[in-house]
Amino acid sequence: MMKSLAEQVKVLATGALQSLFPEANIQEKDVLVNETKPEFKGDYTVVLFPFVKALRQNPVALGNAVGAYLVEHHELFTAHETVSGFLNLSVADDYWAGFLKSYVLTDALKAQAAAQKKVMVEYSSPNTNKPLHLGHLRNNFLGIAVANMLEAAGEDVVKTCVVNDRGVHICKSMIAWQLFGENSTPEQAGVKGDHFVGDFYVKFNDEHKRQIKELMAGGMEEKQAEQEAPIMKATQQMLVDWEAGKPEVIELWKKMNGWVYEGFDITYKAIGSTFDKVYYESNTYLLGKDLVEEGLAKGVFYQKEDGSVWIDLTADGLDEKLVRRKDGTSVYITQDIGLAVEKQKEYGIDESIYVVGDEQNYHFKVLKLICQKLGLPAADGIYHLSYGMVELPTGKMKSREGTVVDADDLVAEMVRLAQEQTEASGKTDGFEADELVSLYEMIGLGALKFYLLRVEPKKKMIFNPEESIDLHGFTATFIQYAHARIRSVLRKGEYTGQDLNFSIDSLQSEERALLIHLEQYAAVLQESARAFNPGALCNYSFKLAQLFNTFYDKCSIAKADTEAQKQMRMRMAAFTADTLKHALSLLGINVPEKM
RNA sequence: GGACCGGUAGCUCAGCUGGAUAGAGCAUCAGCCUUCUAAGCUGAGGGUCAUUGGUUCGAAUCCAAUCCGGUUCACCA
Repeated sequence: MMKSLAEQVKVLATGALQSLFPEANIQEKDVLVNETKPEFKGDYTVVLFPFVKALRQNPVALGNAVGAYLVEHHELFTAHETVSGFLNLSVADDYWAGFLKSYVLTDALKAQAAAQKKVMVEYSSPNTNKPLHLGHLRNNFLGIAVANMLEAAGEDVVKTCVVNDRGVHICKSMIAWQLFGENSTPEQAGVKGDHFVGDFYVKFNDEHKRQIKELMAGGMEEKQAEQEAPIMKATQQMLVDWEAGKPEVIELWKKMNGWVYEGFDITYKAIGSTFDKVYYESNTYLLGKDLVEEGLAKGVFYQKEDGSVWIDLTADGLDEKLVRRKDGTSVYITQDIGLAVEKQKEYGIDESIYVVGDEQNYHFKVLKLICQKLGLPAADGIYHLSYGMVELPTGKMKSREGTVVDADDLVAEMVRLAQEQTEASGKTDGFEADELVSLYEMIGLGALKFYLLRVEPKKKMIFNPEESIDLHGFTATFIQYAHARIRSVLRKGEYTGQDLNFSIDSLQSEERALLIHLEQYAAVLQESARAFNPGALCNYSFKLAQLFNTFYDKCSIAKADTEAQKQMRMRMAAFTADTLKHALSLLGINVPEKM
């Protein structure tokens, strides 16, 4: 099995320490290896401070001894230099020659891959009463990226989506359509289905508010007015009718949800969300009832005098939690437990990742605990990938104040701005019309995805429209541009990937820096996937593009000193392009051949 | 009040299980296109890493306390 270079250095350094100090019992885990800081000579650094005391050695003397041993015994190293307790090692050019000649991206990924597990990633999970907004975009992009990364890291991934298609909020838009819809359809209105339905949800709230005001003017308390408003009463009745399966209600429900799905399909297609399995809450909301009985039998749950069923989680630092109402109906958490079991039954998953906002941290803590206490299979594999809210520079998005950023609008706007900026830069020559369309999509959508993915998931983030449309600096565009430039150079250089007739005499510092970073890709990907953190991949990709740009500026490929050097540089460039393309594809971002 | 999360440059963010003089991008300023795509490159300024104490050879990172901001603790989903 091929190890990353850093791993190899670690293994060899440990071996050297063990050989020199057999009595000290030094283990690999005790040895820290870092990339050498640019201001020092060397590629990788072994930190020796931890051993200085135990070995009773002067740090510099220790470094020199270990360094000399490594250079003498291993061809991998050509030089060493110790600065205080840091042993800086230089990696042999031969290593890089071998790397360039034999490196295969997919093999490197395979070599790093962990034992395959079956992992389900649940994300997106919309309500069918309103269209997707900016917050959903962060969710979708995270879900797509994490699923891709896990798959690339060797896991067997199932992507799923749980659609909240029932409940009182769905009935609200249905009632509003009955009252104000005049039998209209999205087609007639010329509005996308999900927006069409969402508009009626808004209408419900407007009318509800109006009726409350009216009732309060008649002397009623606000709380009571909310319940007593005729439109709310009708909604409650509709929910009862829905649960009873009343045909005309079911028919209306199906019709309106159908409109929403048509709308969602368009959005999902645009942003690249796909699912292997979709669960509908209308099918799953009754799940988990039998588990309540099971929990009672096992003594995990207990019943109060009124018949309601609870679990006591105070010993785990949480509260008492209701799992079944006194009237026998189940609550939110119950169906989630049921669905967790259902997923496990259907797919035999080892891990279940839930991409859900951090306002549900408590809920998922409870869910996992209950599943564990019930002894359900794969309960330990439940993981809540919690992400922070997306806020605007002006503060939180509030539907009441109309500051919610609509997903469709935003995507369209980003693509439009990509077009505007591309045209302004005068780089549209030599493109077919349809090529330009896909280029604008790549740039606009890529910028948006990168912008939302570059922040660590658990942190809340600020969406600054001004900044998000900037196509310079730490952006997907920067990386796409680097990729396009490389492809262009390779086309001109007629790179085939076949000419391996080069050796490496001396590498420029820019070449070494690029190679070192390139080599780290598989390890970075593995670590990012393990941490469910696409942001780490954003950082890596940007750094790689940055290193390439410097290399590109300092080391001409077309005007290389020799043909061999030209071939070598083209190969480095090609690996860079492949790696950038691969990394961005995991983030759900495409790269152009030219731009 | 309890639990959890965040607080790093003017702004947005990196900083892995503690390691060298804390890094990017944006913004500001100064350079670089008769030479492979300038959506690029080079350089400059900009920091009491919220505060205080502790652990140690070494702390932005670990521990404790405090201050600020957020989320949550529904017989809602």
